[in-house]
Amino acid sequence: MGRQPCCDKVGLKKGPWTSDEDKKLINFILANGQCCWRAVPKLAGLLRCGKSCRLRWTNYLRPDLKRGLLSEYEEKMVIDLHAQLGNRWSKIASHLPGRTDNEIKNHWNTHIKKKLRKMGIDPLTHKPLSTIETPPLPPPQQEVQVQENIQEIEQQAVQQSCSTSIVSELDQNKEPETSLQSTVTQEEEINNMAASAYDTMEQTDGFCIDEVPLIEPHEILVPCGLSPSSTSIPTSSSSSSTSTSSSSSSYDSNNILEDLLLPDFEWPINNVDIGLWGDYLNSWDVLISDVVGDRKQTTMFDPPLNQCSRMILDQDSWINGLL
DNA sequence: AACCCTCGCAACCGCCTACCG
DNA sequence: GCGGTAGGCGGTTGCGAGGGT
Repeated sequence: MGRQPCCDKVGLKKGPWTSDEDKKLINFILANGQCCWRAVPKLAGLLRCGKSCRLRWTNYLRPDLKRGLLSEYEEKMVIDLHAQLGNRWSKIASHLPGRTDNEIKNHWNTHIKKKLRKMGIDPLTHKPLSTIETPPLPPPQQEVQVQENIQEIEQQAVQQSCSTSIVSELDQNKEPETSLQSTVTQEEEINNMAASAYDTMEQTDGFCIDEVPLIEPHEILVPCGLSPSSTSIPTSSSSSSTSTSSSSSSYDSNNILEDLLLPDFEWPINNVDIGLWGDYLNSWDVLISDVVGDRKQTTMFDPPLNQCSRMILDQDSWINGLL
């Protein structure tokens, strides 16, 4: 019988996304939340398959993404987590706020693998490379070399002020023989360790103090309708039932697209001290203005300020990438 | 300046799993 | 319990940028 393709591929666009497509997708997600990816392209007016939309959103457009190279500490985290979890990139990514599984996977394949090999460590097993694969070194010397390399990485990680707990705990927890073993309990331990590590980070001046927190879709503060009560994105479970004004289910497709233009908002610039948000807000203004085109409208996000601070937009990826 | 090669990253593909009727 | 569907995940590919010759 075979599996049906995820979508009707006839007439669907493939390849790199254009900024116009990005805008459409962003507007749709911000207005409606993440729900039913299969329906997203149709409702958002995109000639893409739902899968492609989901990937584009999660890997590139999500506002909580960090861009740029992984820091040394993040690299060390990836190496340690990979030793524990293997190629389970999404699990690894879940411990690195603002990083996607795709990004980590790419970084692993292009950077870390090479780095480890160079240091005489097998990236697959995290053990010293066998003598067959490595240039001939006298056995004791080789061992010393690998140990030094490992110590070097760990030292680098330790230098990151907030990294010590997770690194040492992960190392202690490492299975001596097979690093790819991962039971549920082990994963739970890793989760706990990572959680405690990030707790620590928030309290220190270390690497993560100004990092972007992972936010859930419902935490993204979005003007999704005219009603003052609907200031946050509905979750996938609630998006079709709760809102009376912005629920996609209550519109035909033509109206939906009109309503995606995020009507009648005003930035709360005069009301609150937005601090560094000024730049972001200006960028948003550009973004939204561009979308509404000749309809001169402004857009209002009306969250409490403390909520505002949770939604940190990486301007480089989120704005510059689009415009 | 032109060509070639390498590298990095975004995107695609296909499989797996969870969920629902 | 079974089949179908959607979402998620990991592996792979293709293309553009940058560097070298």
